[in-house]
Amino acid sequence: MELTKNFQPAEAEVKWTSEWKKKNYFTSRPDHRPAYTVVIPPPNVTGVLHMGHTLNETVQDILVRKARMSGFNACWVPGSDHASIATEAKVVQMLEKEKGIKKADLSRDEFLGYAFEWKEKYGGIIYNQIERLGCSVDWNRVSFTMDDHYYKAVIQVFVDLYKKGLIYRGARMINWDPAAKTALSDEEVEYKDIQGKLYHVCYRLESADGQPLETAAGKGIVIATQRPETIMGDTAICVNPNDPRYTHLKGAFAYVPLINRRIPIIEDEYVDPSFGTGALKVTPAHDINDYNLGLKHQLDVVDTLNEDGTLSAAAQIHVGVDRFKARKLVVDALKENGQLIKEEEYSTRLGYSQRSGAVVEPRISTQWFVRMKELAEPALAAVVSGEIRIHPGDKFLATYKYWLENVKDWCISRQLWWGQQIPAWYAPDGSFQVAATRKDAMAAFEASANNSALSFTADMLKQDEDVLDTWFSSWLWPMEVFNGITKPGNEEIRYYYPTSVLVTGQDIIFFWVARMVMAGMEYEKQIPFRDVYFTGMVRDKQGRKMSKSLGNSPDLLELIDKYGADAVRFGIMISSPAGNDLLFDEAALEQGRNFTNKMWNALKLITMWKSREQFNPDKQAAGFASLNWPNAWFRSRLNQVRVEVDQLMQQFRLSEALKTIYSLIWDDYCSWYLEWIKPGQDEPVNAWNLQNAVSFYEELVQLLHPYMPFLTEEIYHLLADRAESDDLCIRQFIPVDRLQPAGSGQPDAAYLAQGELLKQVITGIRDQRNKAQLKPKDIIQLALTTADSELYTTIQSILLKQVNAASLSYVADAVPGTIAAVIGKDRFYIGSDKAVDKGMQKDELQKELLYLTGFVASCDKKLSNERFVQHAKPEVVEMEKKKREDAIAKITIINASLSNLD
RNA sequence: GGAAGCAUAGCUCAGCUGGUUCAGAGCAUCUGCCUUACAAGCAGAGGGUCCGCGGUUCGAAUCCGUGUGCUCCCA
Repeated sequence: MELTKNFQPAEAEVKWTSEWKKKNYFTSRPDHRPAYTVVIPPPNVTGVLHMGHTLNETVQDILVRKARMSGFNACWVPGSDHASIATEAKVVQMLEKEKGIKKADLSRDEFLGYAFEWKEKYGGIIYNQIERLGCSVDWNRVSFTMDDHYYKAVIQVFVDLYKKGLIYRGARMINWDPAAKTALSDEEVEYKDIQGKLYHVCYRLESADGQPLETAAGKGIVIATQRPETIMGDTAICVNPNDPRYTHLKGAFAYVPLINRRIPIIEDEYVDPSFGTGALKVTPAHDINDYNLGLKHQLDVVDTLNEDGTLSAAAQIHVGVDRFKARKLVVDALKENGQLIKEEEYSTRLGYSQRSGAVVEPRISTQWFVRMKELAEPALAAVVSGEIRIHPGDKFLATYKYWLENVKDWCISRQLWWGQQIPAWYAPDGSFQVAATRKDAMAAFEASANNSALSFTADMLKQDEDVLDTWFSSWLWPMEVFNGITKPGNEEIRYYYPTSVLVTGQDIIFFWVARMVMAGMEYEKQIPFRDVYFTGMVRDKQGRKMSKSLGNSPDLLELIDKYGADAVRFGIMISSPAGNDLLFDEAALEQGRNFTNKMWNALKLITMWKSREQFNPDKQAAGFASLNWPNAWFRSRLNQVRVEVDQLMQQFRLSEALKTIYSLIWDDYCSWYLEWIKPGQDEPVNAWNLQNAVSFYEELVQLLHPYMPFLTEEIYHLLADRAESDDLCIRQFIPVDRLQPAGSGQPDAAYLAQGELLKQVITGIRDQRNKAQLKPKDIIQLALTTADSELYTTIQSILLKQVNAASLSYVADAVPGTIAAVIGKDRFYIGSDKAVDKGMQKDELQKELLYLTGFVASCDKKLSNERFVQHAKPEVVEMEKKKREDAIAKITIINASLSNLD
């Protein structure tokens, strides 16, 4: 069979995706094996995978495939999140743009109809992307946070927590998103530093008995505010009682500009006299600090804003005008009547809605909350005790702890339609019951009515209009994907829970990770996952965040088309140290593609050898040890790397494990081993070597398979004819404690040391050849002075071939007219027909000599330092002596070579 | 304003309990090669005040303090 010039990723991807699917390799059912469970962090149902997802999914796939090949029953659950606000915003936008329909004109059911339609249409995109990337998820287990059973689970948990007193309803100051017209949790607000303005506004004063008052500053009292449009909501002016400028204002009143409403002057030490003018306007409806101050001093609350951010009737002026427009109008009016004293530049922080980007408005509103303190304690303990391990450790542990120790109640109601509707039912009189169904709610009303007849019937009950925060459903994810809430204790939840590892971005540590631990501890009495692996942010080459507006976020499918899925996976993993941000650079994908090509070519070479004449060496023959040496060496090297990679992967150092495998394949296997066993031009292929080369390659592609599944599966099948069920993705690793040693004559370590020597000698001689400007085709003669000629007997033939030497002779003294090379403790003399440039050689040797004498001097200095000899560990001192002796030996050799050159 | 993390080759990073696995890897660069698997390649090479300063120690990239610069979380 003729192999193509390069690896063709597209074909292999299509072929193996369908083959694996057909054979149900990724389908998992409980059985006798230990489970390795991973639940995917559900992406937004109508979203697309960005590079952050790509990194996450690749990491998960590597872990899952590795586990599947290591005796585990691997189960990776795919799914998506209904993403309440984000999806609803998109649907609203679509309806207005494409159909000219306003949400306000639709009934709840009509709107949900459109939303589900939208989900059906776009919900498949991410699944397709996950598949294209090669993720070995169990497609029979696709879960969605709005599935029927999932919906029920969320409602059930809400009712349960309410009954336990962990959910309550109340009026609180919350974060309001005027664009999405919904409440937000504290975590959904992002703060940005902006350049704003501070306006100094003068309020007219009046004493308790109605006389005009003045301050040192002039006619009235001057306050500084960033939000002049809220002055109509002022219900007091507050000064510090210890501020001498204002002591005479005790009991006095001020008039709100423009609307002339009289408000009291109050005193509180909360006010910082050094900030602004030392006087503060108090607007309890529109600032959290003012709200608290208002509670303390029992001030009125005047809410001057509507839910969409326009001014309300309570503002009296500019009613219906947007808050930012109103700000300008108010400023203009104040300027006109002289009450605006000055404006100054001021840098401050503003809260923005994570979803809509609108400036968040602090607002008092009746919402549902989860009491977090009680839930947080076990979640904190699980991590502090080490039951859950966070990777990388110290970096995120502190953040996690801090948040849980200072956790605030969680506002879970959202004024949206897309999501689980809050199961609270209101009677006409405004009283309510929390229950899963209308029927249950009615029963609850009846039970609480003390036998007296109710004045209303079940159909008169009105369900709460609001839905629950998306995260209130996601926090059940590791449980309810196995029906752990709706069918507690079922076979699957018992088998698959707790999951093995959670892989996610560090940005959702509060939103999701901590809350899943809380929910898991509450409902399964067990942690939801043993390890948490936090990936870093994916940024562009210049370190900027990937964003749509910058246009620096590449399209995943385009990248896969261009480089192949394996190369994309390689590229993103090779540059991805755990927990650190990753600077995404297409050059890394190119490196990945080059790697696939390299491996493809190794396959081609082996395939070619198969068709050549073969013979089997006599394993008893005298020369066999030498002939078999490369096989024994590579076996040792492979064993060594297997152990290393296993350790690295256990520590979640996936990037380093990949680097190690990459170098093993490219350098040790292709550049050294294959060259070492490569037959000469007209020589037949040695069947024993070929057999080894093939089985080594099988092991190599197996080792690499979790990272680059398509290429490796393809090569595995092209290396040999395989039985129907013999596929790489399920081939089991030989456990590292049961690896076969190289076994022919000497221990692995001896082969490895000999291999290092051989590499060093080859490289050293090639270097000298290069420096002497010998062409690759120029044949040389080698002479060698060594104390240990035995070491060279088995590797001699390889050495000759690798440096294009015709002969090797062992000599006691320098050979005149040759180039000398000192490698390790041995001296090589390179003879050739070409003239030797003595001058250059001399320079080289002299440079080396200079370095070595300096080195010996530093050793001497150390060794003559009594405190060193006394204090340092004996082995360190010994080492120092040995280093010195080695260097002196080398100096002797170099001196001999130098005199030889004269 | 508080907390945490980072600073090592041109770039991205490794470097565990201080000492030959201590100054490393990959990419990029330079030189020579179209050598029958591979130019998406082969063979070699060069490149660093381990951010500055101070301390502990026989010995510091590594430990401690401090300054500077960046990142990120919280208010």
